[in-house]
Amino acid sequence: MRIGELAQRASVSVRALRYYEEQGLLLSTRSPSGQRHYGEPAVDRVQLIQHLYSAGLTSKTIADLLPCVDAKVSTPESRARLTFERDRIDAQIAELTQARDKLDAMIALTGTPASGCAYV
Amino acid sequence: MRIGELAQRASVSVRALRYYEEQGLLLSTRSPSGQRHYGEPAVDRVQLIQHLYSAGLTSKTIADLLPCVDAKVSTPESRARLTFERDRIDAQIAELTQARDKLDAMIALTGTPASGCAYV
DNA sequence: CTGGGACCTGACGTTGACGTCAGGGGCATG
DNA sequence: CATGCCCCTGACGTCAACGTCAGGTCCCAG
Repeated sequence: MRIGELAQRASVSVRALRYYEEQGLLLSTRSPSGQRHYGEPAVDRVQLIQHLYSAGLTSKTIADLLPCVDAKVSTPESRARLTFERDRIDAQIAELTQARDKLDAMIALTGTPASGCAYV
Repeated sequence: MRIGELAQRASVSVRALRYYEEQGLLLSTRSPSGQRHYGEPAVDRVQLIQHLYSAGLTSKTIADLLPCVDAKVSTPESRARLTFERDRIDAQIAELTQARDKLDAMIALTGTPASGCAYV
């Protein structure tokens, strides 16, 4: 498929896909005229990339780790890195949970009619 | 206390505190020569601001919501906003949890060469 | 009174993941 | 062969939360 279709199917922009390729995260075969073509697995790969981005990994980190996943091999460094990122995400989840509780407290504080609520 | 001490006690940079004031998140009294002075509650307030930032709220959102918390008063809009942000954080936690599980799978896939390698 | 921290106000620099625009080609359809 | 849509490569713009630098002020100890 061409880049437009992949973009639609993976719910990302065409620009993002070109950026992923620029960062070494996504490969494409080129037609003689230079147009990018992708196979079916590209859809899943893009979604994996999106997941890792939304988990707060940078392009460089993803670029370092994806080849290990592709090759299904790991070095001590890549394992340490994966574990490090996993722990970072755990910490971030904890932080978000705490922030959510703070927000709940704010909602309770400002939102209960008993504690003085100004309806407009 | 002056800005340097507040920065230390709240574990943020001096620049960040000036930025918070610029964004309307943090007030200060000024000495005749223009230096900022803060009371004890400023420490907690800065930490609350930090929590909200780390939860992904923007300066503008925080600026909109903090006065409601200060006044312990809410409008239907502010409650909707608080609830919206709370739900957004919940979704983000779910996303992070999913990403963490993906990372765990990657660790399992690449990290145990002895066990069979499943295809993704 | 003199040195040296801590502080002040601009104002430009940084980083990451793209958005967007300019200028030009590819290709199927009428 | 023209038209309309998709594609290409640069390359500059964006946004947020600060970092950093320049040039000047404040204040306390010695």
